[in-house]
Amino acid sequence: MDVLFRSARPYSMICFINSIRRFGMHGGLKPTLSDVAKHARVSTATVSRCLNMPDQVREETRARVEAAVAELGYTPHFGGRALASNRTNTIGAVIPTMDNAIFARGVQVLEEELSVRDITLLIATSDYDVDREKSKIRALLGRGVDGLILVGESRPPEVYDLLNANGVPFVLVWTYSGRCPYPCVGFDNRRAAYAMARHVLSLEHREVAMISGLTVWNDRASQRVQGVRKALEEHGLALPPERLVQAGYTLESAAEAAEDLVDLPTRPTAIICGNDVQAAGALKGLRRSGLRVPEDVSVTGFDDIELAHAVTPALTTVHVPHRRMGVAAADLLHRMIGGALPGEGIVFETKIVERESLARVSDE
Amino acid sequence: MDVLFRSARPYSMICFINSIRRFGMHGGLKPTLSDVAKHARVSTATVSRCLNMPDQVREETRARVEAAVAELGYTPHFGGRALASNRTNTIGAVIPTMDNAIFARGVQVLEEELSVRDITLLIATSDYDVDREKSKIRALLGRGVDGLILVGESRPPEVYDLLNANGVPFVLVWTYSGRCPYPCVGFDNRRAAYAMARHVLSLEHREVAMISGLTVWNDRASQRVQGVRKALEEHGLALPPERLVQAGYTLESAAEAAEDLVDLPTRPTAIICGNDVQAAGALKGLRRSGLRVPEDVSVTGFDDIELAHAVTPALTTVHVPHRRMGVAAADLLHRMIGGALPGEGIVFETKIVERESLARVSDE
DNA sequence: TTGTACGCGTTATCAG
DNA sequence: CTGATAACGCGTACAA
Repeated sequence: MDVLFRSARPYSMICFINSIRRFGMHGGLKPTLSDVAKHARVSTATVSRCLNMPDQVREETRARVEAAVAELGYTPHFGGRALASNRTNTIGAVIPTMDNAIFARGVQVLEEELSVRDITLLIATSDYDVDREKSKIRALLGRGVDGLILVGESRPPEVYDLLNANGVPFVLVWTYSGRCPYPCVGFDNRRAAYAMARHVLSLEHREVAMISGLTVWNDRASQRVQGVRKALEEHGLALPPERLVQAGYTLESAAEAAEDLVDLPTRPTAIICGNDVQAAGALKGLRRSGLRVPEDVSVTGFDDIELAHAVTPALTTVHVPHRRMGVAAADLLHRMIGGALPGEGIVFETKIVERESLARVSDE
Repeated sequence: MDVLFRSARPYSMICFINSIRRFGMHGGLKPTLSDVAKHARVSTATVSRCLNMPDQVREETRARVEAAVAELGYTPHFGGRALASNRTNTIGAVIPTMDNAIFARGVQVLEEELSVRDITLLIATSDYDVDREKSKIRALLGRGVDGLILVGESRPPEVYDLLNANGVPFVLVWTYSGRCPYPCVGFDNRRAAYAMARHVLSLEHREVAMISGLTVWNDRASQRVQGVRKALEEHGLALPPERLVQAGYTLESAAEAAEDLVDLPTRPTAIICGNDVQAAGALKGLRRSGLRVPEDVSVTGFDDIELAHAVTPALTTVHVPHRRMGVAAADLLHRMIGGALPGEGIVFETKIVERESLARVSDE
């Protein structure tokens, strides 16, 4: 254990040491570009070029500079760089939440993908709230991000005005409706939900209900509802208000929603949920109601996060290409920052993954 | 739907508009401090003071400046500010992963707490790997963060040297062993695990096994093992190698670990897990083995994330004060950045929350 | 209380 | 291929 802290010193001593360093040594605390330049006996311009366009510098000179950089332990000063180049090598992402895993995977991929390109990801959360999202976007813009990743396409026009006025490139993820004038990297939520609903119907379910996320300013949630509704209507069925309940993205609120649903005069045989968290919550609620899944009621999820196979029964759900969306979004945005036009965006296919929570309706 | 995109324009047109803006209008794209100064007929110094030390400016002057700021839509340039003040109002956090919810809640709180103080949180992930952690710390330092939040205390000395050489304040969270020379905000992992093990023993379990996280450079994991071992030894029991399996932080690897454990010649009656994700995985593995929880085997978790009550049976686990750790860490670090000495750090208590996965050993 | 003037560390534009 | 030098936007002594 002791070895871990071989370099340990009380904090006050560290401060002291640092202040020594600041004034003693070879002249100052953090080496700057011109320190490196002196050390390598070249101009600051050359050092800068070594860092940013290495191939425009003669091999030998570059070697000398690199040696100096290494010896001095030089790191470029972020502020200076941002000021002079008017770029931060930072892109921002505003996601609804980190509390569940829905966006976590995608963000992780995004971060990896961007860090390869030597750019940093700044993550902010909106808690599924438009106003908070706007203020986070403002904050990110204020920090001079070079680009932005946002979730979904439906937000007040003034937010898009803010974005456009600033002239930062941005891409919208987790959505691709075909109607959006901005570059999207995602999938068609409506179509995916439609497919799931048809699958449910193909298993003879006729009494189907839905637990949806809040649909205000949330195109993913509302399009999923639309998809389900369309499938039902094609079968001559409806999704009446009492069969569609909006719930928060927590286990408990979905659990309560499920309890309400099965208390209805004619109990649904299947509950389609807007996402896996809600489906897991529904499972919980149904258990509390003494109902078995899928024997008494079937449940489906959406997103295919790890939770989907952690619960019992494991969720039949819609698989979403988290990883591929992440890399595609990173790639597109990076190109846009480089000046490329966004083009058409990218659509991915989703697919239904069958596990245990959905079964053919029992014919008792 | 159409209303959403009232401000929609094709991307190429946006670029065009922006370039108009750049050259037309009142002289330039983004207003600067001196634009504001001109507009308010004061000096740049006064504008700067209005922003940073408002009470040193006469009421009336300030009003004029604020009006100008509003009218021009001025936002301070991040780079310029960082360069001149040598502060970024940014703190960095390196956490093991965002893939599960273990750290998500704490980070979210941290972010909220810091954004109140008008400082931005920069999140990076290490994937439970020391080298990656070091490189992330480097990257964060390179971006001039004013402070750092790190998880756990056990890391190679050179990392602490790097930190100290840079002179950035940092605080360690999720840990508080009492032995660490750096400021910690957390709880005693060893003690918490010890308490859980004693609880298990009090329910007559004598054949207990453990699924632990990887303990290399992970003080949380290794201290939890120590705690369990200590409790067992006090009862004259041991935790032999075959009863202690290290698994990754995924459902599947913990599931396999559990399957192995119950295949042992004498089957454990209780499996203590290093965290909730692993406990959920264990549940899965036991189900595959055809064993009932808790009737055949009891399982306990650690951390009390939402997953703990999403699974069936709900996990008996150790509750950790995610939120309070987040605010305390934010507060302490903020004070340290302001120049305060770190003091003693902060310890929180944990407590066992009893749910369904742990039962008295059945006396068949 | 306010203004002047300089410096922060880098990049970029020119000549050479 | 390299070097001088002028921005870049802001904070802050210092002077008024």
